[in-house]
Amino acid sequence: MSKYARILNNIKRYVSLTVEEEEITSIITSSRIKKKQYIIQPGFVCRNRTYIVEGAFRVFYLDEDGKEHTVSIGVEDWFVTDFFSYINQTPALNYAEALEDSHIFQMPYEDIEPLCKEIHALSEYFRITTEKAFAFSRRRVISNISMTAEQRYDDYTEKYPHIVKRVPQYVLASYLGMSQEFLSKIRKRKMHKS
Amino acid sequence: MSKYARILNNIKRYVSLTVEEEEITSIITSSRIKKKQYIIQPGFVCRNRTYIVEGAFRVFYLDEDGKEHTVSIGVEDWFVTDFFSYINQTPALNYAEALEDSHIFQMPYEDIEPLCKEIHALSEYFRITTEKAFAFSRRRVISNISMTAEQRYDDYTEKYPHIVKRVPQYVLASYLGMSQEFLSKIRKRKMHKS
DNA sequence: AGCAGTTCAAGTATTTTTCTTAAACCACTT
DNA sequence: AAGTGGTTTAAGAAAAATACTTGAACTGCT
Repeated sequence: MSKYARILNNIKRYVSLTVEEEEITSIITSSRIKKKQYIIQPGFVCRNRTYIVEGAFRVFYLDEDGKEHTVSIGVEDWFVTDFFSYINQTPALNYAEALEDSHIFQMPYEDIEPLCKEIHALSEYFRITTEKAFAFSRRRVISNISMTAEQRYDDYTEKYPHIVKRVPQYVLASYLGMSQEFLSKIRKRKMHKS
Repeated sequence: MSKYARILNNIKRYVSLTVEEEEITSIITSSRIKKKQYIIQPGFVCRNRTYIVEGAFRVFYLDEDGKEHTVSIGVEDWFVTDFFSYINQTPALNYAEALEDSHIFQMPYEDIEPLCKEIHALSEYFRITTEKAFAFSRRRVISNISMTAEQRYDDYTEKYPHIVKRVPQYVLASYLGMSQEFLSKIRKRKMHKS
């Protein structure tokens, strides 16, 4: 079984692969990232699509006041990317930080592009997964403007209980768009009710 | 007073500068690095000479057994570089890790080279500081082969007491070429004697 | 045999990170 | 004017991670 079985299986959930496997794996590099390390930093171009084999990451930006806003959280079998930086190959504005010791696969932009031209299935894979991610982020925007903090928390907890359990509370708060303290209060309220 | 006063003053300890100051500072970028972050990683080219304005770094490599060997430790007014990678502009084999939250100035290889051709004083500065660093590393090699672990510890403690106080013991042990446990025992022995 | 040193494993101490709580405050609704 | 939904600041507690110590068993050398 290939070292890259995990990502190949993921690809095969969306498209079917035959002889292309080797071509695809030839552009992948595998690495291990320790908790707290950044794989993307403001000022540097995001050169890779990064697939999480094991572990968890978040993408966040630091506003002028030094406050962190978590843009996305990803665990196994998700991609972490600063999409704007990646697509335009311009310097990133965000950080991508490992929330746990993690194992990742990376594929560089300059290799993916020609390969997608060549391999239809690969192109399809990225199209579909990107569309999903985009749709997801759209819904998040909506939920942010139309719901109260508590509703956002409930909503997210219901849909992603495993993620809620896994990430530090301040990360979750900055993802859900509220202060850490307020999230702490929401949780306390719930405990007393139940 | 310039934002870059600290490095300019350091340069002026070795050579005299007149009008060149601005040209030099124009290639410097300033950044803040949090404890535990790497500024150099295996596989990536070390593009910069990094001057420590405030904080501390170490350079280490990870052997096949996963053991860390600290190659150098630097504090304020020292440079941290993977020299082999920097000079040849080839991928590094070492990590450079912040041991504290730090403030650094960086000058890229591709800017330094032409500037050294142009500004004699700058060339002199790098020549002298590099020679010092080289001589230092030579002596270290000698001390490593000719002294016992305890002698190396005594020697280093005498010369750099401020560094000994500042870095974690396991870093010092991996720098002095002994196990952490053994260093702990050496220290214990000393305590009882004195 | 004995010294200089290592590895492994378990336990403790210390530091850092994360979470909680309270108080004072702001902006909207009602 | 008062209640709701939220923020900020600051201090303290709890939890987790890191760093250090210790002992035992072992290696290689003289």
